[in-house]
Amino acid sequence: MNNVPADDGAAMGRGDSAPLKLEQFLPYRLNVVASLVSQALSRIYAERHGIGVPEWRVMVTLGQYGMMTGKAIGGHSHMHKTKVSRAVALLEKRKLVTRRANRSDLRESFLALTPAGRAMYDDLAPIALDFANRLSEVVDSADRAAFDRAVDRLTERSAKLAAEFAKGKGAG
Amino acid sequence: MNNVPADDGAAMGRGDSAPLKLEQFLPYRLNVVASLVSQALSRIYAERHGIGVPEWRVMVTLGQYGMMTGKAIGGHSHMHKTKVSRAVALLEKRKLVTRRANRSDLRESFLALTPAGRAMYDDLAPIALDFANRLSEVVDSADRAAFDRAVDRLTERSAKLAAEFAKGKGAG
DNA sequence: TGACTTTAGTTTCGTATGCAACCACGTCTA
DNA sequence: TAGACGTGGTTGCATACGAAACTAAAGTCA
Repeated sequence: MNNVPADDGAAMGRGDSAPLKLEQFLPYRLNVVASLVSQALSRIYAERHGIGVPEWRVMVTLGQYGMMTGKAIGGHSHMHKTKVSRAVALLEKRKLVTRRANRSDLRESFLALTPAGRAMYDDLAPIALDFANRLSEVVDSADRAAFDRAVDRLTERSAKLAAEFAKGKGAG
Repeated sequence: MNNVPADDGAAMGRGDSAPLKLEQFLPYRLNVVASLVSQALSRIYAERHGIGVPEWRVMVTLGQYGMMTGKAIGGHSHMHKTKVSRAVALLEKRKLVTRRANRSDLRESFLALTPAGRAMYDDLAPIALDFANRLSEVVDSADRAAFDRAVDRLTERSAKLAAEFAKGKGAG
């Protein structure tokens, strides 16, 4: 299960003089911490309820907003529409989510948690919050606000960068 | 290309009263920022040299350490051994990396950048550093140290959590 | 009204991924 | 020296992913 061995230090040669050190490189560090956190958390809901990250995000989004379209879920949870589509399809099959047609726009439909889905959400939400809190605890309380700000700024900026490239196809 | 539309706010109902708000949930936020940053950066080296994240990490690791085994690369770059194996195979095919047998342990071999690989590394490294610096600039300089500390703590802690589950298979 | 365009959502298809099995080699112990 | 066990690395397999094509339904404009 993503079983990455610890660095046994078997590298030879320099590494101190190199200007680009992977372990200090921001994009890399972000990826590592995000994937470790995600892995630890997702194991919880995978074990308890057999769902994955996309399904989890749909559940949380619906738990938070009560009812919304697939498009809105995607926008809110930062997921590609195909991911949303498949996650919703799975949750529907498990009777955790229902689909209700929007009679004034038949392209979309309103999605919401079923009672079973709500029960699952009510089981998971506190556990997830607790997980996040325990995690945050390791960050010095004096650092937390700064950390939050930093994540927000980085998200903003990187979203802009990613979008620019997407539009200009690299020539912008 | 991971074309996630912006949130158009088409959700209906509450969301303010819910105790678990996705957009404030740490694991989610980390995933979003990490994937945006990774996306923005990887587009650079994908366009310039047609490689992906795993190949990039192998290149950087070898660029930094000069020569190491696949196992060491995996440990250092936090990649699964199959990912390393495939990335190295691809880089070898492109003559960016060479493999030299370890005569005292024939299971492993020493990997290193070829001159072409080194040239590519020398092209990419400054660009990547510049990218990371520009990114970091948006973080208030007073917040940077705190942010760095926080990422380190979170990495530490989540690595422990992920490892615990992996060992105890959830029953620990 | 009837073409043209846009949009929500699904499906298809090629690729990436990670686990498990495997292979070749090493190590440890008898 | 032989067998058991461990390790670095590759491969087979099933799954997850996203881009692009597609479907059906709106919107737009003449």
